[in-house]
Amino acid sequence: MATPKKFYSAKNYKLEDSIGYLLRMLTQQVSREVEKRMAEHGLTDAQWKPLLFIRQGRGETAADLARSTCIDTGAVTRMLDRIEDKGLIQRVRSEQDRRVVNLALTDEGRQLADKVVPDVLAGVLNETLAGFSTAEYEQFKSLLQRALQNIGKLEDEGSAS
Amino acid sequence: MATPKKFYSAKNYKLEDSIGYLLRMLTQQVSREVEKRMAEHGLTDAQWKPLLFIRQGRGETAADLARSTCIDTGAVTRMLDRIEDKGLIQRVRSEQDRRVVNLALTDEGRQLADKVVPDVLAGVLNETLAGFSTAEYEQFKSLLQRALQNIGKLEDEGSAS
DNA sequence: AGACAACTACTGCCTAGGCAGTTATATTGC
DNA sequence: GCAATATAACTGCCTAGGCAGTAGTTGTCT
Repeated sequence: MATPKKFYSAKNYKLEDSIGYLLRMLTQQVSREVEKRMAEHGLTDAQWKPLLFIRQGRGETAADLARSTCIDTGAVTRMLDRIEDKGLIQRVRSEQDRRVVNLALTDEGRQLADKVVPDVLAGVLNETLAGFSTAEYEQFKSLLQRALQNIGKLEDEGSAS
Repeated sequence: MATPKKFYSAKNYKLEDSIGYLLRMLTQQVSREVEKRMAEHGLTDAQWKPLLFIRQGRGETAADLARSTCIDTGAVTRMLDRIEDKGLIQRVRSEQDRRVVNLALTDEGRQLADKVVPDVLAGVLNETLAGFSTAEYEQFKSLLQRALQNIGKLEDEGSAS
């Protein structure tokens, strides 16, 4: 593969007009806005994730959830502790495989996952994309996906040594 | 201001094709790649930030740095503790204003800020943007900037109550 | 059957950021 | 000049994720 076009060089690297800077800032601001709105419902920005994933069947167990969300299994264990304390999930030891603990939403957890979480996320995203045409929206998605694919390939190469 | 076009609705919110999801994933992956490459030089993904900002005159003091990077002043204090322990910066109490502590890079810190950091960041970004045309690159930046402006306005409204 | 590998949940220990204070210093307003 | 206010750095206490290691359980291979 030929060396790709170089948008940045180490010599004159300026933070302000770097894609990385914009990307970080945007993610940070969106997170903060979500955090603020979730707080009214007793949730943090990080806690809606497990709820939604469990609800969608992509987090049957802790290990499953860790894989789905790309989060460390240790971090997942502690996150589940916190949202279990809040009464949003229940842990049930599996009978088939006594290593695994099956995750289930409580009524309150399911309500949050079904109503509050999608509402807040959709709201923040719509406001973030205010003034975007449908074409611009699609292109934005496409550019993000392509960048994600590029960085994903790096991961693969790194692990395949 | 009329209600903007709605790209998402709470009813049928799907994680996978959400801009928010893509944004988070991309930022996460880029961070991890940067983290991996910085590690060879004894730095973490978070630690290059203060070095670069101090070098560029946007972090003369801790408070200054906190404002520039949009990071909590408490977090900045502790971050400075860590990179001071590594011998990358020095803290010098100001004579003019005895509240403030002026920040200065050590030789090692300056070397990292001047060579290693820009090199790694430019490298990761170039590979992330592999295959992008100049037009696509510019549009990507423009879309990110517009989204950032939208979310910034929300912040302002929230605080001006 | 028994050794071994693989997997699950979990536990320390680390970095990292947010929020609510505290103390010392500087600025202001009267 | 002095009290009120603002600011700088810092400190607990919280959430949160990464890495390395542990105990218990399951599957595999001979």
